[in-house]
Amino acid sequence: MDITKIITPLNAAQRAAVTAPPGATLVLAGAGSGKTRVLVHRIAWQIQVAGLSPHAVLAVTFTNKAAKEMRSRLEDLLNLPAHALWIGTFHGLAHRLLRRHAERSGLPSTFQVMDSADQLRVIKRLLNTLGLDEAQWPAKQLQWHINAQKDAGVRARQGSDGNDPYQRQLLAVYRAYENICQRSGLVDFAELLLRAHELLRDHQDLLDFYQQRFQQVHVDEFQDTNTVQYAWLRLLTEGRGNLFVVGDDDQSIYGWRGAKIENIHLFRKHHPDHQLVKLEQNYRSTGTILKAANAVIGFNSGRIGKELWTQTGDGEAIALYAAFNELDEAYFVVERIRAWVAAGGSRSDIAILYRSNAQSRQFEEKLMASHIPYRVYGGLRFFDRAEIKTALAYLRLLVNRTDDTSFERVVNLPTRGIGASTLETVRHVAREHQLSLWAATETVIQQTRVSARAGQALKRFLNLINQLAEQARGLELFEQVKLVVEKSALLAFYQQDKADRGEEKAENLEELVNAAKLFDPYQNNEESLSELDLFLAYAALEAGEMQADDAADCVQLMTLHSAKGLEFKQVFLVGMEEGLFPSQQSVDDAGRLEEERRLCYVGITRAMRGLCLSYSESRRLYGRETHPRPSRFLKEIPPHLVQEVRLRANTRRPLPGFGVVQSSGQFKLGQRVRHEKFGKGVILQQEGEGAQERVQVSFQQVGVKWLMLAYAKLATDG
DNA sequence: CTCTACGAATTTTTT
DNA sequence: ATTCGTAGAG
Repeated sequence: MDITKIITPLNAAQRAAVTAPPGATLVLAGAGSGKTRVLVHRIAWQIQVAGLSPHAVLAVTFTNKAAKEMRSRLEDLLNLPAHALWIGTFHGLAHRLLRRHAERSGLPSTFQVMDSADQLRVIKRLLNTLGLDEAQWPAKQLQWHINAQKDAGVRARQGSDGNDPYQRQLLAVYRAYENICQRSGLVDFAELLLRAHELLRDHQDLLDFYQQRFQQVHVDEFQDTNTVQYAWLRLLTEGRGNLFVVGDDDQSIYGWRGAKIENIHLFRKHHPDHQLVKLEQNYRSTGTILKAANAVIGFNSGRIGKELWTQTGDGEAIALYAAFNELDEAYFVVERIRAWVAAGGSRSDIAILYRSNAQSRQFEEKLMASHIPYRVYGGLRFFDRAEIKTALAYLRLLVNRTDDTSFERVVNLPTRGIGASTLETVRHVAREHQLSLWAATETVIQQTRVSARAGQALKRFLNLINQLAEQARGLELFEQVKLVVEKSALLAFYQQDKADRGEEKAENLEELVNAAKLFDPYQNNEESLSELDLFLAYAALEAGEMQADDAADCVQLMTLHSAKGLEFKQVFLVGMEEGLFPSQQSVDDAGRLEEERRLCYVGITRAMRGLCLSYSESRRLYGRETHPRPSRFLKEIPPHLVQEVRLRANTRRPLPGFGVVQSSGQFKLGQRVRHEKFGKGVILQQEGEGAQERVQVSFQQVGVKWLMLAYAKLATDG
């Protein structure tokens, strides 16, 4: 019983959390306050001091990365392998439950997990089948709607049409989508969660079993849970409140995808006796950075309330740079990076954070030109690449012939003379007789409903899949993958394809074989499943884990969202402009604006020592020149914490008439104005000179208008 | 079936 | 600007 090892490294608040009594506990963990440490030490405490069996521990995270880190830190601390513990993501654990109890959850044992791209394809195909116009019923929107319903725990049969034709149609699509998935044995991400919830809800014996088994349930990033996830947690801990949750209401940035910050408040309501522990001592950032973060987040309402502090000193001031345009901004950032590296700093300590991915390019170009290695996060993941998905579709078809999505994907790739009209016949037969595309193809061949030539092609395809399945039997996983990649002629197809980076794609296919070789099914211990099943689930659920070449010393580029949970010595928070950050779509809605502000808080608190903010007075966006105002968040930082940076006057002056519009002096961009007829407004754009000078004004009452300055009686306001 | 052309959209992202 | 998807021609 090595209690000291568990307790000694903790501060008082952390210790209170780790040693809290077994009931419901809410740990409000500020950024950089040792959240993961508390979680890990809590579990270790339960096992080594409270005598809990490792078997009885459940720990749930959102990302595979977090799950992995928790497991490995736990192994370090306990000094033993942590197989026995159920540590995983919501989706991973749900998947595990559904596999174990496939029949009882109403799924075929061969069911496959779809990622969101697969899901979108299913919906698009469905729209075709239903004869709905894609322009009027955008597949993306329907996908969003269906997922939102599922995240909220609503099934199609529970939905109400409200006697509204639009709602009725949505409902019909949702219902049809459920049918298709059920028939094809396909499960999307939201479905994993919803079904896992229903499984426990509807089977008392299973619920009893798992309630009995999981004596302590731990949840990371609780503020990000959605309705179904919380409902599932409540089921598991019903009546006992053996739920230890860690979260931060100020870092809730996923409301737009169903996360319910309210779950924190519900938790407190549902568990009146809960322990509340606030972790406010920060071990990451300087005092200055924390003061800025506290000030900004203080503008939000309805917070539980928390103030970060540190024992470390104030450190250097926050730098602020006003760029002329986005190129100048990138130039400035790269100069600072160069100086940092020249002073002996390492590149991997630097992050450039932005609101949207589109902003990365300018920085990439300047970094490239300066020969500074960098890495952009959030690009296309390995398992998301088209050629990889195609190869996986072949594999899924081997496992499950009713997988229509995979069927559609590979039936004519590489091209084997199965054209659109042939496929239409197959789809028609499938619809008519409620068959899978595979079964429908067999029927079509039998009844010779297509030309002899097409029939032959179809027959060849069915034979190919059957033969592959036959030959794959008994082979090692990587040999199976290799077999499929080669015999499907996919590899040769891409090797021949000179035009579309075919060579690269062929290499990726070989890389897939390699990934299969390295795949360790033991890590995903689920005895009853074949290695191939596990590999396919891994590809769908853990696609992110492939890109782990962080060995090189690179500057890190990523969105604010992907920066959550990370820290860097030097952070550049760029594009601090109204309309960009906060994003245009959020400014009209108080709730969404607060989420943007939390995002800003997340960004600021990523910085350990240095924080540099920048905005641009002019920016090319969607091919148009815009003149945004500085972000409101900049004004929310106390000025005495900020040091505005000015480059030497002669270095980066823009040429007259180039980039920056000359101002008449009286009206600047962003200037608040008043018009006697239109009321109050803000200047958005300006062009022309002298008598021709006109300005674009956004009026509160009447919207955006162009006005000739010579005629319009505009007065400055405020 | 493949290639070109035109039009529309365009935060954030994990699973 | 750029990307992406569809429609129409070759």
